[in-house]
Amino acid sequence: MTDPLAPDMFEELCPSGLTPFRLSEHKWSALVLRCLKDGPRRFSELRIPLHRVTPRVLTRTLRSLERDGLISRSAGPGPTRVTYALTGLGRSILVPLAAVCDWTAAHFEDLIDARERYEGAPAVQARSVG
Amino acid sequence: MTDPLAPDMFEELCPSGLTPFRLSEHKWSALVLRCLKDGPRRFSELRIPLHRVTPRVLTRTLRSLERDGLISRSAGPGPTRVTYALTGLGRSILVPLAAVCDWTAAHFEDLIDARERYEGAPAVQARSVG
DNA sequence: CGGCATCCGAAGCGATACTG
DNA sequence: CAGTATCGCTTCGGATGCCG
Repeated sequence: MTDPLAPDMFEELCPSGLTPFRLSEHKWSALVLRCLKDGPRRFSELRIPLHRVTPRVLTRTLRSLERDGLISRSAGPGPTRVTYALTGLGRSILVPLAAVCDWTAAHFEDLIDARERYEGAPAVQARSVG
Repeated sequence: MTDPLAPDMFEELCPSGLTPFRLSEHKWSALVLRCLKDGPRRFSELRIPLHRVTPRVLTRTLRSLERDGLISRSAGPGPTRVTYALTGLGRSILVPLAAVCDWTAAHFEDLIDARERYEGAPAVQARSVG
């Protein structure tokens, strides 16, 4: 029907052994990045839009983003002066991220409809048309 | 420093209670979608670029994509005639997906460098600059 | 305020083995 | 060929509690 799959199909998405593409391992990473688009934010401030996510989860998400160079952590004097901000790299990912978000918004109804249709569909074993 | 975070920041990425944005729950979803861009593929054919992923994992990935209306499953007569193909919805997501893939390719070195720098950096407790 | 320690349950990945 | 069944392992997410 079509040409065989190219052997480099894997490298295309997972260059040099990077984890296969998922945008992120962490549930909240994309949202955190978007929350930082207007400037630095504090730890407790970031918890709000994340539905009061527990500190443990937010900490691990932030460490992961920091490890990949997408955000930076700044701790000033005093206990209330820790802020997180986008790096240049982190800012650059907002563009493709927005493309995916726009897609989700545009096709949201389609996704919901597909799920509802799938729930009411016959099971896998009975789906053969042969 | 900046305006308070908008309360609808969550809805922006996770409309109506959808799982917080991760592009997919499944590790291989994005790669499967791209493997189907040139036409329908068979089950065993899809396993190749996924590093010989086990059938169980591939099955769940395909069911998930089918549930969301991104791919369709066709079973013809005979045991070797099951194919998977992109739906119109699935084809439409290739565009924003490509944007993210291009970003990864363009900033791959930055990501690797950041991780290496992070590994050699002092631990969290010692990173205060105050 | 900005975390960390501990515990728990759920989910995903992967290997092995088996089936129509 | 295209899956399913079972298992073990790891990771994530969330709750609770404590600390400087």
